[in-house]
Amino acid sequence: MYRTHDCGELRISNQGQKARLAGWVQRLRKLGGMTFIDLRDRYGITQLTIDEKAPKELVAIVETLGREFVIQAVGTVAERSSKNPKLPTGDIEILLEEIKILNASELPPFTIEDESDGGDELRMKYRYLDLRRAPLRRALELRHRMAHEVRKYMDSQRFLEIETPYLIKSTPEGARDFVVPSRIHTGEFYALPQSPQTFKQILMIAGYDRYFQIVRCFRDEDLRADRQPEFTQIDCEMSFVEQNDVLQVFEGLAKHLFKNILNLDFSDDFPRMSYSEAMNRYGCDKPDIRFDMKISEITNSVKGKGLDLFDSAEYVGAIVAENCAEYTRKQIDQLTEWVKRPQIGAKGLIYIKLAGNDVKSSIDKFYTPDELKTLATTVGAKGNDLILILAGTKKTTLPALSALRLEMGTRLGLRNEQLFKPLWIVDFPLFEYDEETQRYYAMHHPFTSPVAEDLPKLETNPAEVRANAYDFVINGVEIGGGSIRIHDAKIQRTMFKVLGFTPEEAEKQFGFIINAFRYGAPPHGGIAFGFDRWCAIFGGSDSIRDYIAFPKNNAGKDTMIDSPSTISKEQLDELGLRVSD
RNA sequence: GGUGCGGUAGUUCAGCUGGUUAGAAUACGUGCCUGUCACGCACGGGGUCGUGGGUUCGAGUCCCAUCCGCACCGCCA
Repeated sequence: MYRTHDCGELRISNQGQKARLAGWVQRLRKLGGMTFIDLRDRYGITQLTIDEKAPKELVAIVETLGREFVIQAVGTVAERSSKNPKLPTGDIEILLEEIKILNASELPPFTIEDESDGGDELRMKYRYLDLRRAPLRRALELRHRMAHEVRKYMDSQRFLEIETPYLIKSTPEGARDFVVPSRIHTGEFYALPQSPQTFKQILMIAGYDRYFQIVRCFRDEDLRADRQPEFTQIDCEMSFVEQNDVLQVFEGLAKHLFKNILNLDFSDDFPRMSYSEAMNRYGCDKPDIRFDMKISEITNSVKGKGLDLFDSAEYVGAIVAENCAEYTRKQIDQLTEWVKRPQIGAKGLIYIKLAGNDVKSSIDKFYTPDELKTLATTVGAKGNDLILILAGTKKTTLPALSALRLEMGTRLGLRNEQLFKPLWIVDFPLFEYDEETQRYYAMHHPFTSPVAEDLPKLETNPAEVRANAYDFVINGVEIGGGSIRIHDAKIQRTMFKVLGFTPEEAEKQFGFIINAFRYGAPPHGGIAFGFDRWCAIFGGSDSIRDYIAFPKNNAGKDTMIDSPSTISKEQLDELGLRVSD
């Protein structure tokens, strides 16, 4: 037997017991005649103690120890004469009687501490060492508990977890596919699923009326801090439901997780906001509603005073930063530079400071103090506020205002990590028009059903058709999204037509599901959640990488195993592939 | 595909307007130390300044190219 206890469990109540522990040497503290060893495993740290009265052989072995050696230790649990309140095991120590080096270790390239001295690059290359650190361990523990609670809740709601294949068929819509060459069928390819979308709908047709799966999905697009090429979804589908049924069930899931992971109670229903309200008042489809600072459109109130910036603008919008009237010229200049960065792309920033009766502005040559005060009041400013105004096209200015709003929220400390504000976004448009290719694209996916009352406009005015689609947002992060699907073959055909597919193309790409729809498809709908993101936001992090055991770096590489990599000529030949230069 | 920032000791970083022998902290090694827990003290080893080219009497520092990393834009139904 390697161990009788783990490194996190011994307490003062175990005093006098003999214990056998195994783990890694976290740290050695040699004080002349006395040596302390911090022994670490997944469960904690226990101090081993040896003094000069110990047998020579024992002292000799301790002399050879180094950081991250794997050892086994036997000794008696004793009360410490100086306790460490920072450790759960801090009241006791093990008086070493036997020690055995199970494996030596080379000196690690960075320190295995909560605050490691290693940079990102190095920690990725030596991921197995990074994963020994408590913050990473806690992240993976959180992920495990999340997955466990998801399965508990879904099971309680009579959902079946059913696996769907990873080697499937490439489809043209949406993200780029990862592709896998077929050896048996030279020149043909599987694609890895971007989501199990079509399979879960086919499961509905097969009568499995409540399906879910915690499933890996793949998208061959560029990475971000919150985007990996392979990521995990909680994928769900239900039959005989309308939008409200789906929202109810999965609001239940969210509340279950809030309660059982974070011990937070949400008695009220989550708010629901229409897509158009989100866009008009927050400038984006995933607003952070932990703070107010809504956007006000002031296009019509500012025109006609000779300020060309406003007169020529399609859209003028403002936000109010409360109690910021004392912002200095320097701070405002800094904000101006911030909005002018290419990522935001605003041409400039107009401000109005309202401090009591005093009003100051970068546009006071064009507007009287009274006009400015009226304007300030219209957008909701009170006594001591700073109004920030951007102007331009609606398409660029709203997102810029959204970014500015979030930046101000961050600067003013209004985005508390401990506070969680869940939100449903509903009534998305069904289509998005792409200027470049001059055609409509499904905003969600081509199986999303239109809102019934908008059906007549499907062919005549696609841009105005709303979808039976919904997103789930927490603190400005898109956590999930879904829709009620089309189960009527006629509407599905019209949908493909509007999307520019000929019946032949639709048949080739989606024939299998169109066929399935002919054999009694029930009304159905579902949702999918980004599991990695949900874990990250519950863990209080912006980056999902710490919540994935083996993530890829910014360029989609795994530097630990050095992938992607070339393959041998034999492998290429077998697959009938040739790499061009 | 694009923009910005970065690459100097094992590690994290400093290094001014180009100028003698490139520093700090930490890690590591040695010695001293019996209650430490970020132990302490002293001493020590440790560098192709990412790579290639250029400018210059002289380049870690300036210029060009290139590779790598991070963040973002595009992209992500």
